Amino acid sequence: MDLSLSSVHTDQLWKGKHPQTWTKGEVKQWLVWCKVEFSLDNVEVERFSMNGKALCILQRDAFLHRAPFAGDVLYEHLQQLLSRDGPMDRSTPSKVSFTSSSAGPLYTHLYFPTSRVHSPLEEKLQGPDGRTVLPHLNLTDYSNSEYRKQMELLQNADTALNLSIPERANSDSGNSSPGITEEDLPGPSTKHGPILSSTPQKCVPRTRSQEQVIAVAPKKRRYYLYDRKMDHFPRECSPPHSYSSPDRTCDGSKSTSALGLGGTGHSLPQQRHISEEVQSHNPKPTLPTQRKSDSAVSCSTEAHENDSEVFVDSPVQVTPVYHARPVCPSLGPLDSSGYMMNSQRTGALSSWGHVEQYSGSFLPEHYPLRGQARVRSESSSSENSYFLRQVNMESLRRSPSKDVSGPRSPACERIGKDCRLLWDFIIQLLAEDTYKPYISWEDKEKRIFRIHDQQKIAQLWGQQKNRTNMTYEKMSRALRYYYKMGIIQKEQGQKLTYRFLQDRKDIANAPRFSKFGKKQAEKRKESGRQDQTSPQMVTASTLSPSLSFSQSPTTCSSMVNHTFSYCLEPKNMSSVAGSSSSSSMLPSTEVASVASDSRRYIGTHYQSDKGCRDAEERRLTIKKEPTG
DNA sequence: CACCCGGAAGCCAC
DNA sequence: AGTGGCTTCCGGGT
Repeated sequence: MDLSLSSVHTDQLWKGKHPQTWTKGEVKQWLVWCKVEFSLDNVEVERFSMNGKALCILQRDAFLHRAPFAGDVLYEHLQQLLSRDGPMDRSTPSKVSFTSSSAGPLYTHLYFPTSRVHSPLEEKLQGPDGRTVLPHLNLTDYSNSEYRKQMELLQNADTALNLSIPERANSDSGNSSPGITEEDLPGPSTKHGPILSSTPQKCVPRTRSQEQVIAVAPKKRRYYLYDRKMDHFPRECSPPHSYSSPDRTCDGSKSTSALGLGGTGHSLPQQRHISEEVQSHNPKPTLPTQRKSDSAVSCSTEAHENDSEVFVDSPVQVTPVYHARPVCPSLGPLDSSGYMMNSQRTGALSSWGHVEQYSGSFLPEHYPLRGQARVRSESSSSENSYFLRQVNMESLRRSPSKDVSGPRSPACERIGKDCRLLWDFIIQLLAEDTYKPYISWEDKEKRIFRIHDQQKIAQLWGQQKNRTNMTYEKMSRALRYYYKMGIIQKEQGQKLTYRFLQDRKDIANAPRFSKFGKKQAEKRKESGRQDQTSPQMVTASTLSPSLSFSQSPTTCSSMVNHTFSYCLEPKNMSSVAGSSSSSSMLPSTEVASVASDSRRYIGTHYQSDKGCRDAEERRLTIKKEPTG
């Protein structure tokens, strides 16, 4: 019996034909067959809605894109079929969409610096000179008319923008990609790839023969950068269901659909740039709901539709590629290794992109690019809360058990770990020799530390919190809030010098920071209200810098001899109350005297303090108690 | 000019 | 919805 004949049922017509001649339906049949044959679960057949010719053009990446967990198998099988059937008119592969000289193929490229390319797949993509040449994402079955239509739109857009249409790349097969090299990336690009700079990059589309690039500066705390290579408009690019679209940001909060690039259909200005520089030159009207002063580049929906700070130079389509970068690493020369190591493994896989069109021909779609790496926030987890980690799905697929986020430098690991609070962050920086050039102990005994490079520290903090526009000024504001909380105080007269008023344990045990402390505080609140009879109110910030009430009695022998002990009893904070450690044990006279030294605090601390809604609660009360 | 201060309002995660 | 911990400005001081 002729198996080949018997197998050619209506649902297996593809078997007798060269893949390039498959119809759309036969492609579908092949996919279904593969699903069954290879037990592939995650193949969405509709995502391969194309004919055989288009299918054969797809590269492995495109397969992986469409079927993240099965793309390899499909691709390999197709290659087998192709090699079995031999080449079929390979010389004219552009029948589908590449023949029009007036409308050359458009490719989407992911750019990643060579140093970041490490996956086996990507290594294959390195050119002989070491430059990374990543293939186009996919090419779908454009009908010529539609393709021309899109090209016209593109050309119009480019004309309007004075941008050149990407020239047809290479006509030999139509699917070879123009090499994108590191130099093509705008903005500061290091050997580790484009890095976030504290100053958003100016993002002006460049005129290039083969691609244009738009870098999008940080928008709020979501996306740092994306590049655009307006080479290609893959039409079929909806995301695999297993991945969320960039519509949701790394931490799950919503962003403007595709970073404000579309979705609403509102027309965009011809050119929008997102750099602060541009912003400053073209100040936008402040919306009533808009924080008047947020210069941060914002991309969340709630951050004002009209204020979408994703800037698109084309009213037609864009194909941005997001480069989410890890937060903690790339702290500078000292710890850039963390980023590098991280990126090395995520490399090209750690991006996504999407296709948008404002004029309505295309529905806004998002598709994670090859690897579908997405930025995810681990904020829900206690660890690495503020680290964005990129998931290398390629690696996941190959070795699911591996931590594909890649190793981080020890410093980053430690500092990133459960380090969401500024004081903790600072303590951890201080604990790292790595950061000594930036911040170090001035007097460790007294817990006096000095910031040597405030910009760097602010940058680190910004990275930690994923706030791209962090400055020392802002960070210091946060530090100043600690004054009231009795965590930190300024060393008077010494620039950039602060002092921790409590040790880490005490701070951490503070009711506001620990569950235990909170419970304790609640207990006290319930049981001890009546004890608060006219306590001598002294704010922590009235304490002189010269006073050391930072140590708990258990560790501070110098305090033992005091005639009186004082129980810091904040309603809301701290160590003292929580642990009954009475961190501050100061005679009231001393308190009073030093209070008078605190020029500003006395004058300001008791004023209305409307800004801090709980300032009153944060006041530290020192209650005089006789020692027994 | 650099650093510092605290008010005010808002954001965001929990 | 409330809260904590900022972040982002700001006007002002040293």
